[in-house]
Amino acid sequence: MTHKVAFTAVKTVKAYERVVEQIETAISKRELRPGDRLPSERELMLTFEVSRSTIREALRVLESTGLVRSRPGDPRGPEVLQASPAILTKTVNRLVRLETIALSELVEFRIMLEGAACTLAAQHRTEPQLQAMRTAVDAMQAEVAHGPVAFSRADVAFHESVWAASHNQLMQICGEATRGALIDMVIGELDRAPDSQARMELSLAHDREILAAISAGDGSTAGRLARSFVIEYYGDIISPENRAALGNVDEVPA
Amino acid sequence: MTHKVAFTAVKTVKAYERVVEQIETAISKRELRPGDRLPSERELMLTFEVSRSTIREALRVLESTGLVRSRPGDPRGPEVLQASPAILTKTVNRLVRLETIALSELVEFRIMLEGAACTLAAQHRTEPQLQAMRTAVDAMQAEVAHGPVAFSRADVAFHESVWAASHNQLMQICGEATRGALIDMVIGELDRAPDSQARMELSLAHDREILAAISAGDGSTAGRLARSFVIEYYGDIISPENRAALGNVDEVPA
DNA sequence: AGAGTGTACTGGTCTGACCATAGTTTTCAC
DNA sequence: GTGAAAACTATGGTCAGACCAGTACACTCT
Repeated sequence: MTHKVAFTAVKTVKAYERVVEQIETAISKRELRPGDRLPSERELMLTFEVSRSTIREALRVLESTGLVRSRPGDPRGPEVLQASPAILTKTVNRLVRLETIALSELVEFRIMLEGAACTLAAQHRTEPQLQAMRTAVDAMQAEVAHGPVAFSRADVAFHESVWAASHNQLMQICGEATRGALIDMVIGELDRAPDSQARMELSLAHDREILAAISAGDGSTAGRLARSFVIEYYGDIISPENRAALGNVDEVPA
Repeated sequence: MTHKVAFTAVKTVKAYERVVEQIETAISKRELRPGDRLPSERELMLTFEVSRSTIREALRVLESTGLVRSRPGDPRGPEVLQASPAILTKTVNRLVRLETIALSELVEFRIMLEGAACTLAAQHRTEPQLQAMRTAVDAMQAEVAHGPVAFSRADVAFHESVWAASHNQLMQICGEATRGALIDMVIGELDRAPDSQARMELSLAHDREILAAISAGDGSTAGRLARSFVIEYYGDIISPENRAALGNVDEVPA
């Protein structure tokens, strides 16, 4: 009857992988909590019965995942870290940069993201966050006089406050990643703009409109405005037909 | 005048980190492309002038980020991999499990993504892609008889064809990552559903509606439908107020 | 009690070795 | 000549043992 025995495929699991796995599950089971200390490498090699190289390789991958941090000389051992979305940002960034992604795609994605973020912000925003957005806009107003660079910095700050108000970390991460990638790809375009004064005024007016919609809790309008403004900003990059289609998504009545 | 010299903070950079950095930038600069082989560990330790342990630790972090893969015994050396969203999925998963990211956030993000993907698909879809979507829906129809598991597989296939029609790789990457994470989180829920027959019929009807909107080029409707269906599907997870707000985004006339 | 010194142990790195394995080459039989 | 089998070679995985610079903590000495 041996033919009825259900054998299962075997894959050789490397030693350091099993060490990683055990520590990882210990962390996700809350047996190890942020701030806790792992035993020293020399202790770990005894408990896992492997060599120190193996332990170190395991710690390196745990470290690159952001789960632990080793500091030389610390007698308390490696520290278990608080999980943070920061590691996601790096990954998304690399993916964006690595994938052969057309600039138009990036812009398109950014448009959708920006719209969604504003929509969510209009629904989730709290009073202090509204206040933060208002002061951010006021700061932009003040920076108009100091040139495009300072203004752009204030602009970014405003948008960040909007992203924060969306109360969605995934959205924020993607927003951050796409913004970084976009800046990298269109670097230097800012100063090139001849009518910087007019552009600043326009941006300011746009952001005021968005803020009003968010403040009113009108997610639909906020999203639509954001989309059309991003389209305007990066208009040269995407084709005219897309420009029309993406911008008017919400204007077509259901 | 030494006090005017601008010194800059020094942080000790570990050797393996610099190895990682160099290989990483080589990959992101396309000097190393997917499928290429890295030199063997013993060669690397000569070119970087470090010990093999250091090289190995560097390779472990590169491997954990999905950039390379080492296979024992392969004389061609470690392989440079194609960047893949799989690593993103794993990271998102862990963050959700560690409650750094709320499940509701993930669902919310998914809703926005799905809607955006359908909107884009309605605008960018080509005729062959429409055909692929139609056959995918037909396949779903056929799988209804074979139970929820087979049906769900067909369902996923349909949605993948929609994502593909969006012609936006970033959207696809994020979609894949979130889908993977969501599936992992709600695994087993499928069979639990008592009225699986009715649910399948409903899903099928929903997908038919979406397909119709995409086919008609109506991005607004396609997006709205997709959002409301995802909300329906994962309805238990998000709070009632969000359910209403997110679903009706496009129904509020501008 | 506080400031400075010691010290024990940490992580980072190196050397050198062994094993099983996978790709390649060579051999050998037909 | 050709195909399969055996031998070879370099690879990654793992181990043991060593050295160094640095940190936290205890222990001085005032």
